[in-house]
Amino acid sequence: MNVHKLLLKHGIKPSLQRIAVMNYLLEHCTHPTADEIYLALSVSIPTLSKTTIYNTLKLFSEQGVIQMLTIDEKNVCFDAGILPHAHFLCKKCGKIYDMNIEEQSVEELKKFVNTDGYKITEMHYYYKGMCKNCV
Amino acid sequence: MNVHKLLLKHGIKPSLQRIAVMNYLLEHCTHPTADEIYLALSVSIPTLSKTTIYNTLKLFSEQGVIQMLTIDEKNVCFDAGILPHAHFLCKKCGKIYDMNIEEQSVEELKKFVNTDGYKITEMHYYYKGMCKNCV
DNA sequence: GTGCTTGCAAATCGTTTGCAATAGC
DNA sequence: GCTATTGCAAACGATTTGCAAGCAC
Repeated sequence: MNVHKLLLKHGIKPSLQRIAVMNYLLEHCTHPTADEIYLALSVSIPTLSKTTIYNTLKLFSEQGVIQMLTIDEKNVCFDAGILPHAHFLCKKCGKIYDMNIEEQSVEELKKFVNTDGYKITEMHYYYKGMCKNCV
Repeated sequence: MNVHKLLLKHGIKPSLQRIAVMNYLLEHCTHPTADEIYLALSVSIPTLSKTTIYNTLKLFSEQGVIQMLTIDEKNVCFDAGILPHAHFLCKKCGKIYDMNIEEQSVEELKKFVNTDGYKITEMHYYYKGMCKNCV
């Protein structure tokens, strides 16, 4: 599916800037921060403002097109991945890795927690420690 | 176990301020922010500085006595609970709830994720949505 | 032309830093 | 007295806000 249609499907008017941000997130699964996205895109869109990046990311996460990751206390970062997966933060190098979760396991995972009466819209699984390169 | 000994066990010199912070965390399982702890303790310790709160919380989490929760993008908050448990953030009222996880389930949970080569020191399970009062 | 989107500049606020005063062994 | 701890004031930096200009239908 192209980005244009993806945004429309979520009720988001696909402006030049919004398409660029969404494209960037889909092509760079590196959990970028608002600043990283801004720096990368301002090369091709010189008039781009950081405010627009913040507006856009806020809109996207409100509409559920992307997820806001708050694993790192320094910076909020963003993730356009649709499939559920866990994240691992290396305390030494600061890199965030994706870790696959078997799709059928997600339902299993829910069973471990008593969710009675709560309406759950997002699940986040975070691990912290040392990555392969830093051990 | 008293707080004095708990701190010593983790190699932390138990100063008046550190004991006060640890006591506060143990008695208030409300996931307070640095600011909330500061405001609460500065009543009885008028000379207390926010820097000391930050120093203390950083030291505690480095030594593994408390956990830093980054579930809320606005504020880092803290948790002295030792038993593993999941957290739930209500997007409407902003409250963070504890959710029990059966202790034996924690090992089970790990099986769902491929952790080869990673040295995991912390696990965080976060849910977001609407709480009972806000639905 | 109306309403949404953009983007600049300034403000905000949680957190960190530099450094001098203080306390504890 | 030496070392670690405390705490003030200033700096920092990510994010938000106010508002004016621009764009789209």
